[in-house]
Parts: sequence; C-alpha cells; structure tokens
Amino acid sequence: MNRTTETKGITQCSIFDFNLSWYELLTSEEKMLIDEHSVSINFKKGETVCKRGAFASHIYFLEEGLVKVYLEERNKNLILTLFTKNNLLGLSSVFEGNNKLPYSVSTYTDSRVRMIDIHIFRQLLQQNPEFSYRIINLLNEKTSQIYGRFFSLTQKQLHGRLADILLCLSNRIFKSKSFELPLSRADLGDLTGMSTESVIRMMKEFKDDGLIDMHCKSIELLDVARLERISEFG
Amino acid sequence: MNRTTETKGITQCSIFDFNLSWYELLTSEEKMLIDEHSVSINFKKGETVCKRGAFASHIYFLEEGLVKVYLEERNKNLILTLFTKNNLLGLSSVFEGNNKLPYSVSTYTDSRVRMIDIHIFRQLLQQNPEFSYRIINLLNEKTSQIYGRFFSLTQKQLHGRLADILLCLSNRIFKSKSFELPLSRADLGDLTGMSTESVIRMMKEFKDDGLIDMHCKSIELLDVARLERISEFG
DNA sequence: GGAAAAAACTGACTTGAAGCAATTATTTTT
DNA sequence: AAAAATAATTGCTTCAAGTCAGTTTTTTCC
Repeated sequence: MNRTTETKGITQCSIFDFNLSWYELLTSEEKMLIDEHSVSINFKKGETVCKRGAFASHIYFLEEGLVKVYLEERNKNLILTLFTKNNLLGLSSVFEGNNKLPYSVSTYTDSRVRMIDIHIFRQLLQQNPEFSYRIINLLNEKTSQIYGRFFSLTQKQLHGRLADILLCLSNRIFKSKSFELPLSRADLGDLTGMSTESVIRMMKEFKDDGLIDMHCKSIELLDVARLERISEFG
Repeated sequence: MNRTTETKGITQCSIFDFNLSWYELLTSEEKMLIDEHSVSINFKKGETVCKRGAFASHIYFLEEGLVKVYLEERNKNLILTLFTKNNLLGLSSVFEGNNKLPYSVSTYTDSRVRMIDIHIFRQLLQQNPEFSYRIINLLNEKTSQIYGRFFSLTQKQLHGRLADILLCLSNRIFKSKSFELPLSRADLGDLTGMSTESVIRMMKEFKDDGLIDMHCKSIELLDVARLERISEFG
C-alpha cells in the first residue's frame, strides 16, 4: 500500500502513569454507592496487596504509594507494570470470566488502597456508559503500554532494556532526572527480564560511560539524549 | 496473608480465539447504524490490512480468515497475537488518545474484514452500556492472554516457548492435533521471539524426540502431555 | 549500637541461542 | 516445464548473558 508517515519508536516509555479521572463521571448516587461499598486500607512498604489466583472480589484504587504488578512462577518473576497513586488496579477482573486475579500486587512504599466491591463496580459499568467508556480508554492505554514493554523485552538486548526502564522511571514515576529508587536491583531485573548481576554490571557500565550517576539507591540521569539513542537501537 | 489455592500455570495458551458475541447486544437501530457505516473488504493471503502509525479510522471485524497482529521496527518483528474469524480487531484505537494504530495487521489466508467507522463504534459504546460492558470483557480477556505470552517469551527458553506456541496453534487456532501451517518458520520465530534457524533446529529436535511429526507445512502433535510439561518447565 | 540478615557487587566460567554462509527444497512466475 | 525467487535446512562460529561462588556494603532489628 502507500507509505505512512513514520511514528515514534514502539517503546518510548511503558510504565503506567496517567490518570484520566473516572470518579467525576459518576452521578452523586453512584459516588455514594462506591463510598458505601469500599474501604481504604493502609499497606506498609513491601506488603502484598493481592496474589495471583485469589478470587477477585475488589477493584483497587491506589490512593497513595507505589506498587508493582507482577507474575511469579517457580523462581521466575516478571513485573508487568508499576502503578503510582491515583490509578485503578485489577480492572482485568471486571470480566466475570476472570474470577481469579491474573497477577499479584505488592507495595514498594507505604501505600493506601481503596478496595471497591467488584459487583458494584460492574453494576456501574453496566449502567453508566460514560464511565464505562472512560474505563475502556484506561484499559486501552494500559494495553498499548504493555505492548511497548513486550517489544522491548523480547527484541532488545540488555543495554536497550535498561535504558528503557531508566527513562521510564525518570519520566513517568519520579518525574525528575534524579531520584531515590525504592526498587532493588533484583526488581530492576524482574522489570527488564535480566538477572540481578546483569543489572548491576550494566548500570556500572552506564555509570562509567557517563550516562548516569549512581550511589546505591540514588540515581541521576546525566545524558538523556544518549540514553534515548541506546533505547532506540536496542 | 493466607495461602491461596494454586492456579494453573501462567501461560496455558495465549492466542486470541474466543468470541463473545457483541452484535446481538445492539438494538436494531444500532445494528442498522453499524451496517450503514461499515464495508466488508476482501484481502488476499499475505496482504496488509493496516499499518502501525496510520490514523485509526475503523474498527475491524474479521469475518473470515486468519491474520497476525504485529509490531515491526528496523528488522525486528514481534507478533502480538493471531486472530481467527469472528473477532474484533483494532479496539485499542477506540481510545481517542490513540488516534494512530498501535500495531500492524496482515493476513495469512484469504480473509474478509468488515471495516466499521470508528466514530459510530465510539458512539455506540457511549450510548449502550451492555455493549460497552461486553467490549470491556473482550479487552480484558485479550490483555490477560497477552500477559501469558509476555511471561512465556521473557521467562522461558526456546523449548518452552516453542511448546507453548505449538499447543496454542493446536488448541485455539486449528482445533486439531494435526494441521497445515500457513505461517512460515520466520513467522514462528516472530511469534516465539526466536530466530528462524532456532525454530527449525528446535522443531527438528521435537520431531526426533517423537513429540511432533512434521513434513514441511503439515504438523501433527504426537505427545501433548509431554509438550505441556515442556511448556510448564520452560 | 552491634549482630544478623539482606542487598549489592565482582570475577570466573558456562552455555543458550543468535548470526553467518552455504545448500537444498518449494513455490511462484513466465 | 524451466527459470527465478522464496523458504527451509544444516554446520560452524561467536558472543551475549546467565549461573555460581565468594566478598563487601547496606539495612534491619534486637
């Protein structure tokens, strides 16, 4: 067919951190319904919010904190995505076919999670088309981010994957070129699909090359342009 | 927390092939609206239905055929999923934020695709909650399948990945233990994240081990139980 | 504040899987 | 039906990246 204009690379950044508001789209009765059928729970750093395979009884709204959404099997771990505050988690289970949670969630920092009864949430989806439409948009946005990560982890080598994740953390999560990382090196490994040792080696290499500065948990991106090039060329 | 019952492995099968009906949920006026604002197009084997980056103007309903949904960049290819007939494609672009298509689609066999005006589709989503709810379920089902593939491709080695894909093709796509494969070895590579040569070597190995029988494009699974074990143990 | 545990790091070694180049088989085209 | 093009296959070589084992640093918790 005919030539299409070139678009940006597939993996610009892929960690979930946007938040279209959804609560505002509800009527006041509906809001009240949510309020009545939800509770807000505090989790300490490192705690498990929910485990894959458990029955899905709630939709989670992360009011405060930072969490990982991950899969584990045997000793293999894969972090699907990170969520920051004001995001909805566990939407996959609104589908009755998925009555079990398809992933686990645990916290990196102290967090507050509002747990919303899933039946109420479903009811609202079925009665309020605007709300439902917004949720579709949230799901789609998330899916296309997952595609980006999928591409990154399957098609790029270590340099590219690490550059990807560093850029994401900076742009999406911490919104700053320097940040204190609450994730361990092992977590970075689960996020990039590489071994802990490789993460360490690669980060040292980035440091030696003047791409980043780093003292243990504190990280600063020094040369974003070059990191982007590394991300692009895999 | 308390111990949850063990669930099945993450990657049972991950190719998209279920179809909840959605058309029936529309009112007769809505159906008419769809009919008026859609056309059915025939594609020959190997043709491109749409390319990543193009403006998303339609939702696609695959009336007949087999297609791949894929990402390409430089010489890297990744097949996200395969679709069989009676499935909706391109739902990611109902989100106005994504006015460009996030992936490309091309056919493996002669196919017929109904192209539905995206504005009409959006309108229906916003006015018909049951329809919208059904679409959410479709999206969710798809997402959890993508997670499975994501895990498979990032955490398993070649044996496991090939076993995964052979089982999927058999269970979901062809619904038979023996089938004529319309995909090339290179496509199997793009589907499993391995090189064409590795696909060939691995399939030969499976054949020598009595797991499958194979003559060029025709494949038969001989020992499904063992394939499942290989899939499970990566 | 000191002991214990957990992370972070380093170097040596091994290997899974990709890349390359050449050959054979299939399919398409004329 | 022959020629050309595409796909499948094989063997050889290379290297990216994981594993293992040991050391140092940092964090946690009595």
